[in-house]
Amino acid sequence: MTSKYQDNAKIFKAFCDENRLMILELLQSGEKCACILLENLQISQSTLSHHMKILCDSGIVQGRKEGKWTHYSINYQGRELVQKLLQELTQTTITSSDCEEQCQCK
Amino acid sequence: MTSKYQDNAKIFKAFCDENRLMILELLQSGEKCACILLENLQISQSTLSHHMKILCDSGIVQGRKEGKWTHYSINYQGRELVQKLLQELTQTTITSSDCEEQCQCK
DNA sequence: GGTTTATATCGAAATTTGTCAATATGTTTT
DNA sequence: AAAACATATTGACAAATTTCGATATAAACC
Repeated sequence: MTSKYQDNAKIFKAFCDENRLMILELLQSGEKCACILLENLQISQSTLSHHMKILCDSGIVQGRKEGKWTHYSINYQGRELVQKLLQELTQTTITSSDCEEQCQCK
Repeated sequence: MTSKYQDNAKIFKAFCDENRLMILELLQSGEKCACILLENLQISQSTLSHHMKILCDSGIVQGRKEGKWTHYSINYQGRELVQKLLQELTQTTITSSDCEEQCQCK
């Protein structure tokens, strides 16, 4: 059993690690296989695999298996979903005229 | 010394905890003081204070001191900045015609 | 079939994060 | 000035995350 809060928090964890942000930056120039990513990062192969799992699980990145290689790329649908989610999380539902009566303290 | 990756990761950490997402949801209906937030969450006062610090440090939330109260609200400028950052992190710089020559593996 | 190559999974250590109780700080009230 | 109240900070502990080496899986090559 997970709450929507836990589910959403999990999605944003994709962006909470500096190595994962470096990976995203590398993927900006197009699809890359894990071996190329590994060459450009100072982490072990098992650590990279761990980060790729988190990025894929969040929907931001997709993996494409081709023989023994896995090619990773930014998932446009995932990108749209996270952008929408971020907007929802930070939106305000009150109108400007309600703003004056905001203090709820006694 | 912090890298841009660390700085950006830190911003997104604001969204990586379920209690912070609940706090954001509460702030969607307008500015709230800490005591009101505390009433609506199952956490201690010191834990709330900790989360508010993270939310404010990330720029997503702003605090307004008024006497002994602190009123928190979603920061529109911070919201815009994070949305922009998210777009940058997940954008692709290649053109569609480049897509065919993507595999760098031997 | 055995070896090499690419990636995933496991288990353990190190680091970071979330949590609370206790205490500190600063403001209002009496 | 003392008491009450709102919030922040500190220190300690628990839980989650990152990391690595070792091992597993699975495809390609000889």
